[in-house]
Amino acid sequence: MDKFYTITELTREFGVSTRTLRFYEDEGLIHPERRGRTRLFRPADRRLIQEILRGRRIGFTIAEIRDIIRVYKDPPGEVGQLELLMAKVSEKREELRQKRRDIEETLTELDNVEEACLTRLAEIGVGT
Amino acid sequence: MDKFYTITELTREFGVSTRTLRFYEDEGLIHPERRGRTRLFRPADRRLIQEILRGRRIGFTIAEIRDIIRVYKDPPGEVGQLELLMAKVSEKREELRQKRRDIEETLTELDNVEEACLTRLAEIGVGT
DNA sequence: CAAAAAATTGACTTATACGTAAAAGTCAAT
DNA sequence: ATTGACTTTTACGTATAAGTCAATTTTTTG
Repeated sequence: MDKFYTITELTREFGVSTRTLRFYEDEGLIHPERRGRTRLFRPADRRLIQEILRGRRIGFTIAEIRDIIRVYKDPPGEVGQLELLMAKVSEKREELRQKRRDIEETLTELDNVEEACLTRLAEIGVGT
Repeated sequence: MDKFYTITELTREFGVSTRTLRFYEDEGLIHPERRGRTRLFRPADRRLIQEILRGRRIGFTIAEIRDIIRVYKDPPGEVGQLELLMAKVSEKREELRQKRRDIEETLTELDNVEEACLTRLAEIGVGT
């Protein structure tokens, strides 16, 4: 085994550019190995990229994504740091719940838009 | 009645700056009345702002928000336009559903982070 | 009605998250 | 040894969505 991915394999899989993945490396989110100067992405890197993109889709900034990743690799040792982190987590959770509500409401609204379109289409159809 | 709001009332209510609301006007999202040069926001404007901010929270661009708003004011009259719009609506709906899944997963992940923090705190507490 | 407070405009600046171009380097296959 | 596909670095560019600042009105209040 010891499977690895090239950068373009991953860009194709995830629909992002090479620039994006290199940018994530510059930002310290991923640390692919090197063979010479070429990046080798391991499955672990791949999973990390999935997480990063998920965070991106819901609107987290790079800094926020970095924070979340850091917790997994290296959970803080100081009580103060831990408490700070937990406060941040609570805050993020509230934010996400708000976002979920926003999405529910907007989905309903999209249903209305669609219905309005259908009604309009029917009107036009009848008129001709 | 005929209630209206000043710009600062609304900035306070929604936690945005006056510049932001003026920016939304420049972008054609809202059209508050004027008394002289001063903007008068009607309840309808207020509701519109709520919608705009909701769209913003879930990551819609100004252009997308403008599109959605336009549908309500002035639903397209041509069949082609209507079909295009419905395609867009479907696309947005899929996007929002993906986002909702992302949020669910991230909420679960935040639970894990929190638990890890509590475990770590307990360890530290026991050790001292 | 004068002073203070609030609102307006325009120009400029900022942060985020990449895009793009240039100029080489890498590597497998022919 | 060359081709072609891919990858690298560096550096500057760009779009979005406002924020900041300064100079003026405008409105409100004592």
